[in-house]
Amino acid sequence: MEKVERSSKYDWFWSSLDNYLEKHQLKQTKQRTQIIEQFIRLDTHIDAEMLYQQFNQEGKKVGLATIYRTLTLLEQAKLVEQRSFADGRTLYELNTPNEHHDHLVCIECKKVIEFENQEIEDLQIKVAHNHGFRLTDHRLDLYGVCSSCSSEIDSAN
Amino acid sequence: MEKVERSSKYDWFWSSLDNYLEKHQLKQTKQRTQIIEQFIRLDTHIDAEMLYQQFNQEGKKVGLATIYRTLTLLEQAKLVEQRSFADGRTLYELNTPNEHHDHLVCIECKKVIEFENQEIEDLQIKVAHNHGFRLTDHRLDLYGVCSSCSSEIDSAN
DNA sequence: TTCAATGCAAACACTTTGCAGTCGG
DNA sequence: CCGACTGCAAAGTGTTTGCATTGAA
Repeated sequence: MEKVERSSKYDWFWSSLDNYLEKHQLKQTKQRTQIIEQFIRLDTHIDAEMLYQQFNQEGKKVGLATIYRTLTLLEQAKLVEQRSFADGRTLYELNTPNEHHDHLVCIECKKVIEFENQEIEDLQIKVAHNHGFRLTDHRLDLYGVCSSCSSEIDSAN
Repeated sequence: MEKVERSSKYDWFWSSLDNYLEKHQLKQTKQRTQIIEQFIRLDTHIDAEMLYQQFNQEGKKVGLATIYRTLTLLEQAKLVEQRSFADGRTLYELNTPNEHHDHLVCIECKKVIEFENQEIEDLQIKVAHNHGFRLTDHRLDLYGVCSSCSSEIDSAN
């Protein structure tokens, strides 16, 4: 296989990948490495089309189908997570293990703050349990106006 | 226009609709009334296809395109709300004013249960406040396996 | 050498749009 | 009557799949 550079910064990620591939008798490929590198480099919520464009710009040829297949694979390997917003396409983000966070989004400046709150998590489990559910996952997004945006709004009046 | 029965139980809904239509110089039609009736009757999260099937079964002919257009209209009128969960299609639900609820989704059978939990809401406000945010809205989806699906899984083993 | 992975194009599922005919106000 | 509404089919999106070829182990 043609050698492709791997960011050592994300060793844990590469070794989980190797692990997953081996366990499932799958193969390392240039494309898979490149897609993951792209994830690490861009470090945001990404969709298949964005990756495709990015590769085009860099003169790398990776088929869209391969991108979709790789994203599915990475999701099954729990290396990325689906985070689809309400507009058609499916976004993915790197999955940071043992570190669940929710999002607090400023509706003015779009700034996103990540937070954790164990009390809320516990209540969620309780609610699910009360309805006979075994909770596997959740998504909590808070929308509001951050302090700097609210002072701007105030001074505008 | 052919007369179509309107559930009086949802008077507030029909009058908001009339209001919206008048304000925007739009027309009342049999199809719009029927779609809303369906919403009221089924009282769940609904997508365009479900409505279409339902009309077919009842021998009513309403085009899919009309359904999509009407859903968009109702959303703009704030009479229904988009609530897409993580699979392809877009679901809508009746928008009950002053009554926020969150969702508990079974990842096996896709069943959706609505719940309210004031403790969680209060904690959300607190979290937002701690980060200097004024909270305006939120979205909380819990994903898990419901009791009937977990017993099926158990008995399959 | 073998079988998984890739690229392409065709197939798909869901949604939107153009248009001619219909119907509400 | 006028302009909005509808149904249909055609066009769009975003995503998946079948198949011949390539390539990792």
